[in-house]
Amino acid sequence: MPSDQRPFRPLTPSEEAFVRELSRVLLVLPRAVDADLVRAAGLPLSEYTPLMHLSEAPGRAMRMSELAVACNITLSGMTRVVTRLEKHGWVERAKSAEDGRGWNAALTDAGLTRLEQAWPEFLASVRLNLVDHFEGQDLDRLTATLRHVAAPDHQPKPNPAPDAPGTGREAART
Amino acid sequence: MPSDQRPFRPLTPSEEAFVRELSRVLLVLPRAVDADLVRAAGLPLSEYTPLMHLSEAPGRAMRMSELAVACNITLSGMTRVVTRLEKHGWVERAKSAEDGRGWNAALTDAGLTRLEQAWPEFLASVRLNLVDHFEGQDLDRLTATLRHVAAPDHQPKPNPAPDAPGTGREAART
DNA sequence: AACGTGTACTTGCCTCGTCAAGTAAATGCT
DNA sequence: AGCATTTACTTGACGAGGCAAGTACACGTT
Repeated sequence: MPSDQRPFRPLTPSEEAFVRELSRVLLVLPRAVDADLVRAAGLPLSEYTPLMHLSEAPGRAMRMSELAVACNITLSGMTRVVTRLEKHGWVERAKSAEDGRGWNAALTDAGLTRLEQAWPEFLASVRLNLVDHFEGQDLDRLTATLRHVAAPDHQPKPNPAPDAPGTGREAART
Repeated sequence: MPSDQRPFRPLTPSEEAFVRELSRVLLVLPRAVDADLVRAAGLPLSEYTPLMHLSEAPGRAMRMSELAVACNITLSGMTRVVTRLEKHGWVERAKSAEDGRGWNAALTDAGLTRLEQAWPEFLASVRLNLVDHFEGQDLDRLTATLRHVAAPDHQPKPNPAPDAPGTGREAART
């Protein structure tokens, strides 16, 4: 599988600058918003997000797997987050009625209150750190573009390490 | 400190969609690129990035703290990454000549070779997952905007949790 | 020269989230 | 019906990286 066969265009300077700047945002923005949220509302972003999705769901409840997809983390990750939320009393687990394997995570009143407390702080942080800088730009177009970024069907090659010697991460898994 | 005092504008639908889509990209894009890089070149993104910066530095060497800033992680995080890289033989540590407290991380020949192997794969992944979707858009303008996002001086409020009960993360630190 | 203060890095501890394996329930095949 | 396969979720083991505390050196003051 000759990997030189594909069209090989190095990044232009503009593209390169864009990639580097976005990399920074990728790392720094979540930390900034999380820090704001923790400081001002005592709620980390990793917990705010599922509460938010639950509050919007019909019956304020969602299946674990739906919630995981909505929050873009794995199901196993969501198990742990919900365990935390349950411990706080903000969420309750209930066996799904129509599928005995499934569980619903349901937002409690306490959870909703907590979310409503945190919401203005979240909003302020997102405005300050992100949204307000895009004043006057075509957000809809940008959003449409972002929808294609790292889209779920862009990794159609399950071949394991063609030319790489076993020096990488997988070697540590012996 | 009345937090209701600041201008309270909820997000418009466009803004909201943008925030959600970007949140997804924030989580998914690094995982996608990392997975590509690991699969195709056996090198995680967290190691590729410092190698890249080192290769561009004069003398192929940088101070630990410079490197940490360049990679947007903490100095302590960089200590661990460089330890890994040193174990692979791709980087060497050398005491700084002009400052006895400082250390230089220097890219070895093996490290450079590894980086050059991985570079086309990185490039391909970044194109496929990100850059090529922005065809025809004003990348320079976007980059300029991104530079303001989560900028280092947007957190001018070191007041600890005004109205939040100690239910949050900090309470676990007793 | 001696000492306090600041800086560069490392280390211990912790949290988060992933993967792989395990469990339990649903579904399909015969 | 009985059994293999798939699906939904949980759990164990682990890696990554953050914060706070520790160490070692530099620097300014006296």
